[in-house]
Amino acid sequence: MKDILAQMITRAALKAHEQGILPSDAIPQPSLDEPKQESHGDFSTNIAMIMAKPQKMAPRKIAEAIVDNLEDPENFLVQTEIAGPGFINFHMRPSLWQRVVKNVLDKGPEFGRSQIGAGQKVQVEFVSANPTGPLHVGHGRGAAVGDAVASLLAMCGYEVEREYYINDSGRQIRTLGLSVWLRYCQLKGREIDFPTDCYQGGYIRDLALSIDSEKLADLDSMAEEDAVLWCARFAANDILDGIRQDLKDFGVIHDVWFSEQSLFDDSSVQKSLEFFEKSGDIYEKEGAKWFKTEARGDEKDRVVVRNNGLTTYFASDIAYHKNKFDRGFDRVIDVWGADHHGYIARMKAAVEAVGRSKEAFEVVLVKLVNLLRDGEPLAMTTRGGTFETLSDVVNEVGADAARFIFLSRHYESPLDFDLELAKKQTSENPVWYVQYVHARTCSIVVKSADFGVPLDFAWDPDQEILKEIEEIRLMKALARYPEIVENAARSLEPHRITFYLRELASAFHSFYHDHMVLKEDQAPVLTKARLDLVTAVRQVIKNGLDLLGVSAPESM
RNA sequence: GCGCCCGUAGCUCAGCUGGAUAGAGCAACGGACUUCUAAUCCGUAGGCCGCAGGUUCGAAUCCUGCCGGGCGUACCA
Repeated sequence: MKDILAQMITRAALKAHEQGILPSDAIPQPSLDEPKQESHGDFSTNIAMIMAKPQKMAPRKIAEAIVDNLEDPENFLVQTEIAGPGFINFHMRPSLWQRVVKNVLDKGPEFGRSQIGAGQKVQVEFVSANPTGPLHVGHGRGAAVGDAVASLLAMCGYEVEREYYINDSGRQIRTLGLSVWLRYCQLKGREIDFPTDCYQGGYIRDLALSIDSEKLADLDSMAEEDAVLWCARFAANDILDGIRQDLKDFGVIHDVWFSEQSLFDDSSVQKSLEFFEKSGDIYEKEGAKWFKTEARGDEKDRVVVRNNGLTTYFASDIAYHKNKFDRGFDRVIDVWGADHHGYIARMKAAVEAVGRSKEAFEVVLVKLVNLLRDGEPLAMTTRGGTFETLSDVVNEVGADAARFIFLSRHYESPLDFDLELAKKQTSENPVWYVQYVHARTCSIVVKSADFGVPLDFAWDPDQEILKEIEEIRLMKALARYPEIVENAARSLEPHRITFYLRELASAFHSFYHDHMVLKEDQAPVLTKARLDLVTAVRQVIKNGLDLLGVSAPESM
């Protein structure tokens, strides 16, 4: 509808120019807003104000020229007015909104799909927690955000792949093995001071215990170093299995699990180091090898090979991101915890060195989650081993509530997650509010099957049938959905869907409260039109919740 | 010190990349069930958009400088 209006405005402006009213032929693309105030019409444009300078005319004069030349053969407009400093407000024929109902029903799950991605390949890498311990709530937020961002992009015509990067190489894995090994030795009765730089969580002891009780390996007869390595592999696999299970329970599925170790095994890291040494991006200083990131916008150059010969994390990350682009992705999006934000500049520099633009690589930084219970903060230190795991939270409040709450804020603002509130089945808990709409609409649709009056006929959307203000507001909300999805995808901000769903839900509840759908003593055509409206609402709520990875229950 | 993020109603946050009288949820107060689910709805109240300048027809939004908070700043992972 906006497109049609924009065309009408452009045509009117050109006509005014031909008549000599507007001196310049520079007509910008009109942008149409939906005014906050309903009295300002359904749409408004600021084009007259924008044109004031190039046209050297007063905005209101320009607006007049445009309005006078508007052609509206199909009677889309019931009223057009010039307001304020030069806004043009358009009041649409109310029945026009009815078209959206048909449109939603025709498209079904596809309503909201667009092609702005034009088939570009994009990879979203998220969670990627080290397999040294179970996922905690912060990872959960990252999982919800990454998954929703991926879904949004897929809905907008991108070819999307979800990936998990497994940090299964290097020192922290060895530390993991050592931690398990030492706990194992303790279980065997040896007196050992457990080092503070080892993993303290209770799951380490559980792992050691299971090795012993299930006789998984004869560690006692191994050389200590072999035993540690064995423990490392065993523990990492076991923990990774747990992570996979946690994600599955949370409804998140990655297409690819990419191993860091594999980059060493196939010498990708080595090759990329050699490549950049040749290209001059890597140089030696003080016995270490440095990557020239400062010249590409970082604060300073970064070490990739330490003077002890070991590569840094950054070295494998360079190889990894080179690998991503080699796989043909046009865009690469990493979802990181906010504590890694110091890493962005060097990574962008590396991507540029690989020969891609910095814009092809984006980082979504997810801020931390403060876990609360009845308003009181819960301590989440790994050291004490008392942190709340994702699975604890999911078991307590359910995956739906957790995901919805994780997506209820911009990901860059810290999130307070109150476990008690998430469990409440009241209006304080937004996920219920939205899901309830779906349940209510389903209930109406089910009941309509037994309704006394036959409803299997079509109604003419050009006749004004749905004219109550609550109906119009509801239809306008439906019509907004595709653009919301598009903007959310463009800005990688799934919380916009969450906010939208609350608005749509609110519009529905108001409608529901004031108007019966299945009512005996009302014109069947109105009943049918309302039933279609309700069915369309159900569809859009479902589509939106799908994007967020939240279920849409048929009854509650 | 330097870099990034943030400062909007009592609380938690939106604000569509510059628009009209700044919004929503919760909390508070007052109403609404003979109705397809009251897990709902309607109304009231609540504001120097951190402060001060600048850019322009127009600023919560863009720029600069302060004030206040969070995070980062390893030859760690």
